[in-house]
Amino acid sequence: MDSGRLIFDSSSSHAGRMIFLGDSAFPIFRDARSFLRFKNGTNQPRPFFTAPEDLLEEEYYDEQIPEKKRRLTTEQVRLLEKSFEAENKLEPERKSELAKNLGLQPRQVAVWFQNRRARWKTKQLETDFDRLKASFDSLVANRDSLLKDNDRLRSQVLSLTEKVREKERLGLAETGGQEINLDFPSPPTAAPTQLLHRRGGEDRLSTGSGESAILDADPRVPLPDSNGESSLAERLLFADAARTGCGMAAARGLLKEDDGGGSDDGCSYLPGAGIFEEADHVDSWWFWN
DNA sequence: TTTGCTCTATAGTTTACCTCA
DNA sequence: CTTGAGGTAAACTATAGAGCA
Repeated sequence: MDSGRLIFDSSSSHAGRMIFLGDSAFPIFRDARSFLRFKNGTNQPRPFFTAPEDLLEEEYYDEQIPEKKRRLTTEQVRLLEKSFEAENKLEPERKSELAKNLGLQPRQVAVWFQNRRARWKTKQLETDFDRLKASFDSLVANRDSLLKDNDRLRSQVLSLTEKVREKERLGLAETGGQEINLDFPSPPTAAPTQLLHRRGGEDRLSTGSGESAILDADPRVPLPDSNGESSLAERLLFADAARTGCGMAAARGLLKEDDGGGSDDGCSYLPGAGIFEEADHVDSWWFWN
């Protein structure tokens, strides 16, 4: 800032800093008051609020410095705060009234309210941010918990599927193809309806026990043949294929021995790679619906 | 309906002052 | 004691919208 012949820099102090213009050197002052202190050789900090006995000196400063910024007194601020609390917008009448009561210019009152609203808004934003962050953190924790639950249930499904296949192999060998009664445990925590996809209220494929979360899930899965020839494992695979929308052809192939090419939608139907190993797909459909 | 004026709002910036290391 | 950095309040600028003649 260049004020006439004087150079001010509010971020600086006069001591030790000079600006060189041609052959002349000029000190840089932080503000006008720094200059006056420098000029008078009294580089002492001045108290912010002036005592009455210092008034003459204060008037001297007022004369020397046309524009000055004065902090509002605590009483002025208290009354302004009180008024702001009642209403943060300022009608012309109230502005004049306040200015008169506080010994301020109406413009000062208006500016104070403008700045006060800005401060209030900043504070409000901070508060809102904290609240939203707490809410977000809570949701993340909840999501993590659900993911863990899903992982555990998924492992359980894999294990049960293996058991089904094993028992089926043994059972078919011993019973000559008759369906055997499997002992499915109840799902440990989450209700099946939360984890499985249902359409309509009616279960069209059921183990009869009503306890199988896996088989009671999807109405698109066809009922077994009347003679009960479709095995439990096949029905499991079919049910999953129907849910994922992936591998229906393969599942049908498994049941009906048709072409079974496994060419739809890039899904893998390799015998050794079960439907459950389509991890991403399964996660996004089976476990999240 | 359009235009110009006034007032007030917000957002962003500058200035002056204070505190503290 | 002095200095500089950083924080904050007061004041300013630019811009936009509402109300009114």
